[in-house]
Amino acid sequence: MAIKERKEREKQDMRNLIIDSATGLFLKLGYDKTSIRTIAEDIEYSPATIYLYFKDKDEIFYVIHENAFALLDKEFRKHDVIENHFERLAAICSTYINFALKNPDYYDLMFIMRAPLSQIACEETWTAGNCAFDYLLDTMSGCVDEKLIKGGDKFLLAMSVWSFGHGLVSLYVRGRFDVMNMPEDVVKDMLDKAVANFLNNLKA
Amino acid sequence: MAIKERKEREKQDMRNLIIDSATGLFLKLGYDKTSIRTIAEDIEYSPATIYLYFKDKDEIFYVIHENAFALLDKEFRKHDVIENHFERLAAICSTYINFALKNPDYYDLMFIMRAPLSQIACEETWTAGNCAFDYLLDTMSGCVDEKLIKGGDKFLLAMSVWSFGHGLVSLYVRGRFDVMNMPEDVVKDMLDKAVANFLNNLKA
DNA sequence: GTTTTTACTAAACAGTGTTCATTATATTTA
DNA sequence: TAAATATAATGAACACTGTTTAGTAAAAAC
Repeated sequence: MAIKERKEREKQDMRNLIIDSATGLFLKLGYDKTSIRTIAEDIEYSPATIYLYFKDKDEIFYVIHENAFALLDKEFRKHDVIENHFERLAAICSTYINFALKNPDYYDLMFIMRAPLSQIACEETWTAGNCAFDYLLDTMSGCVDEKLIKGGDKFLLAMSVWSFGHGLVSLYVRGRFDVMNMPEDVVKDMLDKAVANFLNNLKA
Repeated sequence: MAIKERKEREKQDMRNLIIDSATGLFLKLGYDKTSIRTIAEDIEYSPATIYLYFKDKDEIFYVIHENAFALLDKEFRKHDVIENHFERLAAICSTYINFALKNPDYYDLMFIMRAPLSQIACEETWTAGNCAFDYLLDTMSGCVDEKLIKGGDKFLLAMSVWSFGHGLVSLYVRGRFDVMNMPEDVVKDMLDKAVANFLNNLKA
């Protein structure tokens, strides 16, 4: 009976090996250049072997996508110590922006790319993403309850904050600002200023 | 000498033929399934011929991307008749959101995809995009001058409005809302409500 | 020790963007 | 008008991609 367990363990090890390799290649070379064949060569297995552990490329990137969300969520929860909910909201925003700027490839996978979506559709619930969003939602709930903020629909408010942050960084990450006549550092400065203004306008 | 002009005309006709075909296929089948070979088959030419008129696939989609911006810009300028700048700003936002929902593929190409960016980098200025953004900037300028709005940095304000709108529709278009426990129609409703709230909070 | 199951892979399929030598056509020159 | 030149178009290939399948080698079960 112990053999079955060992086999299960080996199967998981192989999955981890693939994910680790894929993650490394993805962060180094980007999504497009991280092909099944590149991963296979990296782990010194045949490309076909990968399909014994993952149903397709999307599933691999779904796992990476989940790990990235866990990372973001972890950074979010560090703000548990901030008791004032509005201040915590501001901290969450700041963390979100910085996460995107520091990990543009992860951010892409989490919020922009279509790749992991097909897999998300297969799962009953989008655990990873909901977890991080729930933290924003809880914080927003605190803001609303304590009347620190204008408006009473915490869902709408959370969606708005998320959208604003996402709009800023996704336009930035996908180069829609540098294509205009705005210098790099000015734009980066504006990200913070924009968020500060946005939150200030939200204040009750 | 007239032959040279006719040749030039024929060259332009061929370019238009390719762009028209590519645009139709793109709107019908999406970006990925619009391959050079698909376009070639559609216009009844060999795939290699396309490379006599466009340097690569990106250049084709850059032209489509430019046309899409001209379309959005045209819709924007319809609001010239609205004299109150804040009301015009609201109209621009509404038009932006509706454009994205009606033309998700165009929107993708304009604000999310990387495909046309390599070409944008080649051009001196991003004419198409700047034109539409300038209209927002001018309207915002009016709002600031007439003190209809909080804050004085029109550039920061325009960037904020754009980012907020983009955040909402890009999360929507790329399926980041329907992946959560939010029903489709509720989300669509929230888009309008969110913009309304956002603009309201901006009011002086 | 034989049979069965599992793990793996070479090779192929169908597709992609792109390049290049070659052919067919049109224009210019003698 | 006939030969020479310039232009336009293409078939075939290159180097990739994700994915499937038939076949082989090793491990486990009997």
